[in-house]
Amino acid sequence: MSSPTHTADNFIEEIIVEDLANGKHGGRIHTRFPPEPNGYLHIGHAKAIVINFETARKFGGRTNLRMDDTNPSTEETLFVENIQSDIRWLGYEWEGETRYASDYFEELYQLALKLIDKGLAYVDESTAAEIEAQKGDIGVPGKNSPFRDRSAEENRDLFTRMRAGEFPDGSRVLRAKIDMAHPNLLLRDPVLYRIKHEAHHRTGEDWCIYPLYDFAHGQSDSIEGITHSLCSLEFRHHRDLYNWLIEALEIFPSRQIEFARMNVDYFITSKRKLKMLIEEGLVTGWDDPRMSTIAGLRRKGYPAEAIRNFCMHTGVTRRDSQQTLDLLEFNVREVLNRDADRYMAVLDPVKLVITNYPEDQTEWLETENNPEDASHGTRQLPFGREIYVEREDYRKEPQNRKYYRLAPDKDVRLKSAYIIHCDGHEEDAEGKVTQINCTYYPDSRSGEDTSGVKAKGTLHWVSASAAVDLEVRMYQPLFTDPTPMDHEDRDFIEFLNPDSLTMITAKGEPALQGAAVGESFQFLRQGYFTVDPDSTPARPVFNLTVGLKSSFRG
RNA sequence: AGACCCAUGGUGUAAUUGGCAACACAACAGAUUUUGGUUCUGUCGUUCAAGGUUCGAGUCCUUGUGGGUCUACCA
Repeated sequence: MSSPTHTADNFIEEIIVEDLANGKHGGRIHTRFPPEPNGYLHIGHAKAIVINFETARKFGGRTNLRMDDTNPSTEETLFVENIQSDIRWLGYEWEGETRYASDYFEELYQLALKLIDKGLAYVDESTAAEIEAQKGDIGVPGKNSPFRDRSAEENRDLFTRMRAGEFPDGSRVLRAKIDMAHPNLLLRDPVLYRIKHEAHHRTGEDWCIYPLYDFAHGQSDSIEGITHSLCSLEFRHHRDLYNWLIEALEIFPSRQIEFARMNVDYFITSKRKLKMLIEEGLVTGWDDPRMSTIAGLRRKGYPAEAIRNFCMHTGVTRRDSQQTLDLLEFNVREVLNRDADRYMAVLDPVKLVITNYPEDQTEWLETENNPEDASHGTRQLPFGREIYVEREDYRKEPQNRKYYRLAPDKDVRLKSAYIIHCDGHEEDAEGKVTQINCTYYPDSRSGEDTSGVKAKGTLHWVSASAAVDLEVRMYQPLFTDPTPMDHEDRDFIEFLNPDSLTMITAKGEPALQGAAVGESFQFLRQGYFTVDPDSTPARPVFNLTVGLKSSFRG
């Protein structure tokens, strides 16, 4: 193993490169991803996951997965399982077993005792309201609690009895003894432990006191020997407390580094708001393809690789960022263009009859599965006298000379089949086209075209007799505003997009019927689609992942 | 009100740590194309402002301006 000199791609890596150069922690790099198991992971978590795992990987380090489960009221094992599978789906495997902050409850308790013995923590009998009042205000110093100067012995006794369950919820807390006039409000004697007579999803009834974030997170980092504890910017103020506790407790000095969390246009990532969307029935669940959750994006057909690339391409900074959907979709198309096989499906079908083609004849035509990759091979397509084409591909009268789709007297190529000449259409009383009539050039067959006819346009089509019905769910962003949360005067719910989901029945080529759940395809000239879990062989269901780019005007 | 953080093209990130501002996305134009997709080529910028240090500042200093975070027994 050589020790390559890595170049730093962002400010976190700069710190690491410097630490490595200084031989800090013997060159060991250890990060962690610490979700609270009270909801599903979303695109913002994906960013944090990618940063933690990729940073460690780059420097030959490791990454732990730790459930930050210090609040028994909100956490569930169900979420733990989903978090694990989402991370694995994204393509990452953590070091060893999944860790839990709750595994350290006894150790944390001992650390609290140590703090008490050092005279740096005290049991406070003030009410929550009183503690809030003592806190002071921004720019206004707080006041000491009347219980602040108890002896270490008394505090130890009280804290031990808190643990033993002698006191009711809310009657007492353990507080760090720091400085009630500190400019950082978090250091004004923060609460470290609270009493909660509640069962925990892992420790059951073992505990009735639970540590708060500030007395669990950093300590868990130290216990696990985390060298670089990467978190989002809103924890900046907690770093002062994080470091104060490291010094007071004399524990392994993990270093907290904050980066800006990522926002993406048209997505919201507030767990509470996401939960509300589900409870109100505005989406179908955590994995609704319109959700910002990993589960939702997966169901929508976003490849893990695309999400990873997106997270890496957007960089790591200390500056609030609002990413465009364009960039996310670019990354999705980039992967799918390379990997997805091309199939034909007509989303808004209209019948087209090739009047000079023999009735009852079916011809099998060869077509390539993926023009980007010949190794994907070819398949056979049934072709016949009656086919479906896209209603949008026909114009009664073309509006400009750059139009090269179907219109009376126009020639177009049917993908992998023949060139046809359009003779006209039939319509109903309202003027709606009910059938398009064409003739074909028998010597223009794809691959052996000797017709000499030039057709500028190429259309996708499906044999009418062989077509299968597909339920296709067309998605648009859930909101009509890119930042629905950023309106002080309006609730984000007002920006819900009424057209975020449209169900249509499309006509697909028969091979689509056997597609497996999760498999992605390009529906030629339309976009990328993936098979939804609701799909059955009798009723295939596809989700629109993302449309193809198009420079077509008109 | 105090403390802390941030400021580069329409968007997001770079700039060998003071040395002629780069990459990607988007947009626009053109070439190729049996997907109006893909691919390829081209076009679009003096770094929030004002001072200062310096031969030289996006980078350092000062003062502003604008934005963000913080007063849960949540994480």
